[in-house]
Amino acid sequence: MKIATWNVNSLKQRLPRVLALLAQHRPDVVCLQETKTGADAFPEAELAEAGYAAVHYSAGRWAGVAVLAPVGAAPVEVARGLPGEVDAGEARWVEADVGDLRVVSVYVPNGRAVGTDTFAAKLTFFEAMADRAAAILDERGDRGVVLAGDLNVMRSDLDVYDPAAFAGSTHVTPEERGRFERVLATGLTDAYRHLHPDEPGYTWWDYRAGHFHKKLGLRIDYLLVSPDVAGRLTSCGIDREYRKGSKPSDHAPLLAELALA
DNA sequence: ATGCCTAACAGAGTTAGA
Repeated sequence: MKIATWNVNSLKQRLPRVLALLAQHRPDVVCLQETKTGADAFPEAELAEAGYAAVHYSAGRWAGVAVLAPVGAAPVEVARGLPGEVDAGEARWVEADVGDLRVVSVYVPNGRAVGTDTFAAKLTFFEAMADRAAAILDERGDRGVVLAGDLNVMRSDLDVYDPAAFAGSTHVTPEERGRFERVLATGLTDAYRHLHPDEPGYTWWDYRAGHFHKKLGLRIDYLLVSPDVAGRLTSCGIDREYRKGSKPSDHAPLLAELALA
């Protein structure tokens, strides 16, 4: 089975590219972030025409997360909002069941600048995420869990095109990285890094100054998987084609394939 | 060429992204 996660930076603007992804990869699960759509404007009909059903948490112009799956195995909403986050109304967390899999689509706050209130809220979000991940894994036992999305943190300097330039800025601080490691320590595996220990695996490139073609990227999007799912991973990679061409997102989709359980 | 930022809201310029 195939699982994808993609920060689309507006589902409205990205709908043609999303439909292309669905047609090309026919994923069994898709986690979307930054849909930036109001609940009433979510393109359910267009997705249904492509054979996909959605569970989404939409809050208007910012953030917004969704889980898509084929209509024959439609996602079932479990929860929206992350217990303990500073503002659960921002639409950064949604949980759904897809078949035997528990799926979370998450968009961690950017944090803007170290020392700000939004940075503190980002740290709180990571702490709440670790608590919730631990609870889900405990509840689920051997049944699979996938926590996917834009985590807005570079796990190590391998994930940064110019670590020296990022020294002291958000996304690389010990506070953020330490909290991310605590999320992983609940029992989740960083799927891309697990299969590709030495490749950067960038998922985001600044729109400005031709960063994409200069290969100046960051790895901020992740597929985190429970132990049973980690054991079934057969591939994990970034489809860079979706960062090219007409009206791309600034993120490329991250995809993984699993052997059947 | 993979290419020099994009999107929402508004109706210009601000806010946000990372």
